Amino acid sequence: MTTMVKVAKLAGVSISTVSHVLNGTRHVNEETRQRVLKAIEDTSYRQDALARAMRRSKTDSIGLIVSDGGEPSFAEMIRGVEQAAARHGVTLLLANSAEDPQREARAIQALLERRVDGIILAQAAGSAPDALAVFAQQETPLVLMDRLSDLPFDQVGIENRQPTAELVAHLSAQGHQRIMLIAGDTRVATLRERLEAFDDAVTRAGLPAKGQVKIAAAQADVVDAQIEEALDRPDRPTAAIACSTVLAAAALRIIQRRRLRMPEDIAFATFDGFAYADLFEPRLTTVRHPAFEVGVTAADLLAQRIEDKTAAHSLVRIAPTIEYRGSTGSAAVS
Amino acid sequence: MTTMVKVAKLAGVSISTVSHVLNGTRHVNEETRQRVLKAIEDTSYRQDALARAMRRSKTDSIGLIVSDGGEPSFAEMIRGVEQAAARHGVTLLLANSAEDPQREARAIQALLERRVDGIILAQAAGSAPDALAVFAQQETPLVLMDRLSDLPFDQVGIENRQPTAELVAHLSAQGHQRIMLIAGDTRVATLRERLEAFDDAVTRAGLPAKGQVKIAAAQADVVDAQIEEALDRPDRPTAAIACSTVLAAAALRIIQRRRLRMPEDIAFATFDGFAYADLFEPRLTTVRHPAFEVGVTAADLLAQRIEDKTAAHSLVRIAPTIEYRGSTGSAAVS
DNA sequence: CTGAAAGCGCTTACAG
DNA sequence: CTGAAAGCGCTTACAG
Repeated sequence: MTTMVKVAKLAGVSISTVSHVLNGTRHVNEETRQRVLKAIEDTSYRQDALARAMRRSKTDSIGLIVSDGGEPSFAEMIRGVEQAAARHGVTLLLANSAEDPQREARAIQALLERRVDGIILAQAAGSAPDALAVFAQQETPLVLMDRLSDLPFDQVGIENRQPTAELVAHLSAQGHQRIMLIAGDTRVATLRERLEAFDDAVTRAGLPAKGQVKIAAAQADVVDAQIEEALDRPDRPTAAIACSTVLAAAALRIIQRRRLRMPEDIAFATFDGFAYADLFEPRLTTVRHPAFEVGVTAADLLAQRIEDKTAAHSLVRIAPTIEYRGSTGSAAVS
Repeated sequence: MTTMVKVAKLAGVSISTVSHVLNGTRHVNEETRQRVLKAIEDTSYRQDALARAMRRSKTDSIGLIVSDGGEPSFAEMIRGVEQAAARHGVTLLLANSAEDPQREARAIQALLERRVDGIILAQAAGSAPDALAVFAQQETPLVLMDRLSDLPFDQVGIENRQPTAELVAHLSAQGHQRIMLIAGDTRVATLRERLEAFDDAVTRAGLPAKGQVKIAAAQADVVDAQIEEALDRPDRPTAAIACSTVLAAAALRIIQRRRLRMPEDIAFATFDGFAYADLFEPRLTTVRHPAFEVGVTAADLLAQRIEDKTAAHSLVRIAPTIEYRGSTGSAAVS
């Protein structure tokens, strides 16, 4: 491994000069500069980011921990963070908790040991409330992304009340009286908010409280059983809203198995949606997660926070848009 | 930030002792050890991985660069690498090239500057042949994953000849005489191999060379146009094989638009397949990418190589399995 | 069983 | 316009 010493020797200068040429931190005689540049080239010298970071107490890197990098909306948030990170000139270290609080804790630990300048975190569903305690007594900034919390950190997530209300109003306007909301694991704030917004939305749409079905459970098989039970009732719901892609998949499997037609037998809408969604028949009415923008905002908030650690915390909510498709019997192309 | 000096002072020992307690590198009097441990606890000391790495010339971290982390098979490979990396006790730094050679080059640069102990790379499609030159004149080990090359590096990928042959034989046995192979961007070795295997497979299945359609093009719109042209011929193919998920999506869009029924009007099979594939109607015959295993193997090869830089290079090919479904008119449940 | 000290590869005042 | 030297936070022979 070539170091600055070798480069300096070859160019006949001190390592100070090499450093200053490398970083453009002070004027260097043009001829000398060229000599240094040539020596760097000839030795294929590559700066040691570790040594540099140690000296500067700044790594120019940030960490991103997501709960499932494979899900389309998280993949998209990652892209947003990547883009903004590149713009801010910092390297992104990516980690995956796979919804496992232990892996999340290990990832946080590893990133802090690597002295990243800040961390963006989409918490795992079952993450303990004090998992973030480490950030309270410590100066590394944290931005919460998508999975919000009550704790005093910068946060960016999605607006949940308005789209839930809009969806319910839309279904009600089509004549649906009984709607099933599939919220899944309501330890996740996003899902909990959608569940809470549902009650309000039902009232405001003038629908009876009775007959509405709310499904909230952490385990997939319990969710499945409750969906099946609801669809077997004589007064079964005629419309369903899935609060995530995974929940939508679960519901669609059951709907297919029972050979229910969409939207004739059951109208269907989902939050987030599928990759290659245009291949579905009928196409699904979807609350589009503004994932890229959420990612960009998370990285921007973090950059700001790294600049100024004393400013008040921000909470940013980004409004999703609803794409009405054939699965709710809308006029749009199916 | 607490350092070892503070811990040492508090425990009334030297920093040598703190270091040895931390790493278990030499015996320390039990009572002293407890005092050090308590001091670490009280100061919430956290080891500085940067300083440690610099001193040891080893970061206990590896880099992984994929060309598209959002695609299901890459997401799965990432999981495999993560699991094996954890087993080897190294931290994984993940990066995404998004099929962009420039971003790939920057990612390689950033990882090398961070002095990772090794890199696993799934090259971008358009990556220049000399993109890997940097690894030749340099000791950081490289393992090529999924996207193979002719260069002398450790590599792990998927077996392509056998599944292609098997698929063609299967379709031929069902009476199909004209098959369309959609290979897409054959700068990608995997796709090129499938294309090459197709000719052999056709011959061996006793099908006429004439009437077979091979589509190879880097741009999506060119691929689309060629698929459409082929399906418009009077002697159009009655079966199609898509060589990747993206290509399958393109073909399925066209098939849906023309209201061709699967498998009656056209039999269809794909490599890799979709997330939530069980929601497709009919379900698609799929060559299942052994992605998790490929990821695990890549990380294992890298760990070996880090141990021993002089051993001969390995080339591992993992055989996929084919899941026959309704889209090729098989007996299996549709 | 433990400590003092060199050194990993940089950046950055300080001095000229 | 340039160089000598301190120091970032560790690990690890060396010495006792």
